[in-house]
Amino acid sequence: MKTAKDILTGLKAEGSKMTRVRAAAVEAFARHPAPMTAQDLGASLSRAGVAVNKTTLYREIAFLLEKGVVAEIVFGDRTARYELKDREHHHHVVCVRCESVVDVDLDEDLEAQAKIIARKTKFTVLRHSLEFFGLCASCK
Amino acid sequence: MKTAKDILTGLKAEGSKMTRVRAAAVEAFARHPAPMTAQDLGASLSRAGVAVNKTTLYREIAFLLEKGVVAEIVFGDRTARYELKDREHHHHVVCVRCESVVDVDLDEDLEAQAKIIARKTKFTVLRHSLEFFGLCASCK
DNA sequence: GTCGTTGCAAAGACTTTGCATGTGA
DNA sequence: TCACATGCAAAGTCTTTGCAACGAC
Repeated sequence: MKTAKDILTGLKAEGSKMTRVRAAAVEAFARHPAPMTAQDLGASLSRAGVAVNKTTLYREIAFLLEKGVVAEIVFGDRTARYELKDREHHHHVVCVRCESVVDVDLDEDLEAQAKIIARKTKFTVLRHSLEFFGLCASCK
Repeated sequence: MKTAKDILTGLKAEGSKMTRVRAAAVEAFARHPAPMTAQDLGASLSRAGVAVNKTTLYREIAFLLEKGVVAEIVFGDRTARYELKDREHHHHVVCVRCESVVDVDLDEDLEAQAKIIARKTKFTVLRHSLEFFGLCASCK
């Protein structure tokens, strides 16, 4: 797991400017274990005492996406969520009640599935998206 | 595969009114193999010579969703898509270029995964969403 | 000083709501 | 008839764009 500092150092090394919003956004992502919506990020920044205009927020997210710092994921609610991309590819288990998110790994199996699908459908499978929805231990 | 007529008969039996838009919408879904966005449905109705206001379109989709006639699915583009719900639960392989969609089944395996996940995370897994994205045979 | 960043206002896309009118059974 | 369906206008939400001011380096 990269720290916020690592990521910021990397960005700086690449020639990106280091700003108030950028630093705070990366720190918020590093601090937060679950994927965040743009709103979540805004709230997180507010709590951290960093006031950010909505436009800037969206632009910063776009920047971090483009730089590969964060990845976008979409659950069934059609809201974009973002999380640090430093981890291995993984999947999510989402509580439909409290929205808590737990990460799970099951890549070996899915890669096998992807191959089978590629053969059956003649598609070149580039990526997949898999999320499980249910109730977490404390919500049942 | 239920026909449009079957579905309409079922709705009527339930006491739902049969209208111009309703019949045309169900027929459009039955005719169209891939999941459709609200826009797609509107275009399909237009082509069929049925002019429908946008509001009505959204309301009809909501109605069919509530009646369980169609299911909503969300791909990575965060647009809601709808398809007839008469089939077994299945997954999609989506061409990232031409947007063609092919259905695939791999439930046995995923049910097993869901059980493993339930054990590991203590979640009660209610449903899952899995889509593969890639290039179809003619787009590569 | 330069170029990217920020904020504000405005525009845009998609979806929903209120209300008056039309229509199926 | 009567409840539901429809259309239009308006509002709501989320996101993007244009433009001028600001800030990092």
